[in-house]
Amino acid sequence: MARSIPHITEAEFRLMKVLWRLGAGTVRDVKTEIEKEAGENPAYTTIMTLLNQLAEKGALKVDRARQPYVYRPALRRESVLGERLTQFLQTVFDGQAGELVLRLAEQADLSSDDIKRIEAWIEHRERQS
Amino acid sequence: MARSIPHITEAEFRLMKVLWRLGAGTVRDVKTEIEKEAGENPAYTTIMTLLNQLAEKGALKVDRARQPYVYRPALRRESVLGERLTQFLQTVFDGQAGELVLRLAEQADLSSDDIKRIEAWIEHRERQS
DNA sequence: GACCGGTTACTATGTCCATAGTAGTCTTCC
DNA sequence: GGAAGACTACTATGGACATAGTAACCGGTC
Repeated sequence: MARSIPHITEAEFRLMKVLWRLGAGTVRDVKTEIEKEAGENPAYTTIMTLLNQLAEKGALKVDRARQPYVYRPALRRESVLGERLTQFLQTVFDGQAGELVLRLAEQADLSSDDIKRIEAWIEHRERQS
Repeated sequence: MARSIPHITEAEFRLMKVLWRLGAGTVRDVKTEIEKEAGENPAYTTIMTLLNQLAEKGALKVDRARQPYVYRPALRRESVLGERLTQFLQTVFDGQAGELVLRLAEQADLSSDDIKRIEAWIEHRERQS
């Protein structure tokens, strides 16, 4: 049974991304990381509040055996990204995935490398069917 | 000079989509349309508030010569969708368009028809370079 | 020319969210 | 074992957003 994915806000999502990258971390670890990558300087308690909210929703697990607590993702990155993508596709492109991809293409957000990978995938897919 | 695109909220965006479809419409037109497609029943004044907010931001033009006022998009659909896509790509996929597409593919959100179109686009592109 | 239905302008409300402060607790070091 | 510093729990605040209410206005109809 695919557990339904809780709603994760923008600020929370940024912390999830950090933890997916780190694997696990304390409040301070996450804070340091956010400062490094975004140049922002959120309060320690802000990070804590967000992490605890995520834990309550079941998006993180907290190891309270260790002091300071260690936070660890409880949801797979792919699941959450997939969920968000589906959501976005639906609301913005009315579910028309093709339109989305072609627009990406036009906007030149796709590198040659990306295109090669997509080609490979298409070939692979055709060979299977 | 590409005018920068104002921030459009979720509820506002839904109305923009209706007006792109209709071309133009009154508050009542939009309300009727929303009811039809979403099964919701927002208050007349809610729609009006949102449309006026959009007009203030420059996302809609209002024809006040006619009573009731007629609202019309002042931003191209492609521009707004593109903007949102760029935003999404950045925040969720860290700008990795390839990853986004492959995930779409895996989620089977791409139909065979979509894939054919993408193939065609790739070929076209390669021939050009 | 007064009324009625629809329309508009202005304002209000509740919720969610991002941010963070305060105070209390735990650890560790001397 | 007491003090200092780090950490956590609880609570607060301000802003944005979605929704909608109220009252004023306007144009047509009897």
